[in-house]
Amino acid sequence: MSKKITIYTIAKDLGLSPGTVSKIINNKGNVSEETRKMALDYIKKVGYVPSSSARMLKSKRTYTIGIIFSEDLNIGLEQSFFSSILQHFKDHAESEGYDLSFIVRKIGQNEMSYYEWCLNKRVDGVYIVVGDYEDKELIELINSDLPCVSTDMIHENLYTVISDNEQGIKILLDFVANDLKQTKVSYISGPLRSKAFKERLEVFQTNYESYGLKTNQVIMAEGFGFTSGYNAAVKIIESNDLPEVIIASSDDLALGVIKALNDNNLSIPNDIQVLGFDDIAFAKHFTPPLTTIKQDRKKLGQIAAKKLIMLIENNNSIKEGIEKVPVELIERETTIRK
Amino acid sequence: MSKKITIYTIAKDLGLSPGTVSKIINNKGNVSEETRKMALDYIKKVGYVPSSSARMLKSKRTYTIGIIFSEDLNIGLEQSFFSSILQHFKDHAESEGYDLSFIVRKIGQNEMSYYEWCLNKRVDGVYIVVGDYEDKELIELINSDLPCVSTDMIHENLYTVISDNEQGIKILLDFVANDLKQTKVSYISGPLRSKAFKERLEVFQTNYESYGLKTNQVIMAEGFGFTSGYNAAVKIIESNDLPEVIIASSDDLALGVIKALNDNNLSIPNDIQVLGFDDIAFAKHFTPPLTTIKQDRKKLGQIAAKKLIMLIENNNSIKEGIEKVPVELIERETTIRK
DNA sequence: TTGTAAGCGTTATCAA
DNA sequence: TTGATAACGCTTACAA
Repeated sequence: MSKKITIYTIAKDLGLSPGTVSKIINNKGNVSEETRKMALDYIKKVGYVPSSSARMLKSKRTYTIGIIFSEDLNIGLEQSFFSSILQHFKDHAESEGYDLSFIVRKIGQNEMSYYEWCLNKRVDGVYIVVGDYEDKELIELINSDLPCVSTDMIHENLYTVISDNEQGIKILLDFVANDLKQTKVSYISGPLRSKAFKERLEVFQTNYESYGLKTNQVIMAEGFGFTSGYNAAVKIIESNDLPEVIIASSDDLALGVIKALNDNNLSIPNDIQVLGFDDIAFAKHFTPPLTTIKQDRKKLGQIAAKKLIMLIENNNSIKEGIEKVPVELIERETTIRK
Repeated sequence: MSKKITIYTIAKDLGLSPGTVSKIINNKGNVSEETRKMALDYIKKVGYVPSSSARMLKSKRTYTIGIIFSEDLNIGLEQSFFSSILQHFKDHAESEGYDLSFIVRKIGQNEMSYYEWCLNKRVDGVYIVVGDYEDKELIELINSDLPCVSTDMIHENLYTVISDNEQGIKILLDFVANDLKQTKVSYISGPLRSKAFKERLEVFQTNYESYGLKTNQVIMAEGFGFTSGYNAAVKIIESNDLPEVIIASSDDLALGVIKALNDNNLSIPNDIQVLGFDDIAFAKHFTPPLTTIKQDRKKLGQIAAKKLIMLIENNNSIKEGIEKVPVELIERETTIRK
């Protein structure tokens, strides 16, 4: 259509110099209010937008955030819990003018490490949605000078925004003891290489007694998903020592548990009550709908984005820390108050 | 750490000129095998990677694909079916050295149209995962000179890769007639502003009779999700004219149907049999597990990526067309052969 | 086969 | 307050 608009053409049209136009666009330096306003109006009128590549080349800022969504953990975009956090992160980051780009280990034909990729793409910061502690390259990246946040990993030199797992487990414990008025509980934990599962398990183990509860089993699920929950529940059933309540440390697990119980003609919540953690989308659609701890995914994503952008824009702010986001109990039909 | 590596420093180190180094990196022009090999080795050794911004600025190619994931349809990353296709698209695109970037309507403070965004970011092509036909801006984008593919929308000037809905519905019809040996079926359709739902409905309506089936109801669900399916099923139940089989035009809908039937003490598959379409992750975990048509999401994503990259790299290839990907029946427990 | 040099559209430093 | 001008790191004619 119309030919290319650059700060040059704008400068010419307005009788200014490119430098001045640049200052105006970036709200920098001293420009008279009058000139600034006129230029801004004109820019808006012609629909000019700065070339990001030129800007990037010159200023070393890309307004791009690199995303790591560890596929080694076999958690892709399909995993709805983290996808959802990412979605909220994206919403916030974009509203601040940042662009997201998935970090991979290759560009064109070249294999490279995460850090090299970031260097090459000149991302301004990195968001590690879920990360694998075993991944040396990831650790290299975290220890680099790039600002990093995560909604999963905890590590020095990394800012972490996570749900308050301690609060969540305690709410569950309190609910079981004081509302359900049950005492015999089994706990199914996801793999401990996930920090969240580790934390939840620890809180459970150090606190259940103080709520007057007894554990008859703590089972380690073999994986993160539905099937692992199913298998763990089968183990419990086969033990012939049924608990009154099963706490699963994630909804994926809990839904598998429900299915296993159903398949074995155990009635929920009459024979056994089930509690989950996360409040994934399907939790409320299952039969029966799952009582669980709701993580505030929106807040998780938003805070992570806000924090990362702060880290990027004020280099002075501390790079390390943990922010805990409150959780809440969602009571549905896998439990029954007494 | 080490200072910046550019083609200049490489050229100096190797006693070559920057131009030659550039040619080597891009496999262009005439360079002696010897020189090329030496330079390539050196480049690998020092871990040099070209600055994408400089390259973009000069060559007008960004190796970036813009993604539209229409949020007006209220389908975000959370919707697992499309997320999954996107994931496969991403895998393929990345293996070809392309980067994905979500298209939004604003950069920094500036609001802009999709097309302006693409112009600004200089994306090489656009992948419309799901699109809204009502969206004028989207149509503007499709009609532009940018290569576009979609796994949902059908439009001239757009290449579409979709599942073979006709085949899918016919498989269902055949299965109901010849394996289930039932005749009385109700059909629940999702909103027709989605092309896929429209197509499925049409195939159903023009073909069921030739399979010897009778429809007692065709219900339009009010939305895309679980709850819409639930409500549609409730309507069927309240009609007091129960079909033998319910075909839902998506799994989300079908799962809602199952839930409604369960809640009303109708036994599946004994009282009513249920069929879905998509094979979403939860379909197999539901009680009972859903018989459905599996869409080959991997292929869908891959082919879309492959096609878009072809469109980008050979401008001569035609920009328009529809590629249908075969589907298959996944028989589970919401149906029973007779 | 290799080198030279002119841009690409910005930003930033000075000078005016 | 504004205007020149030199980078930024690369590609690409064109010259050697």
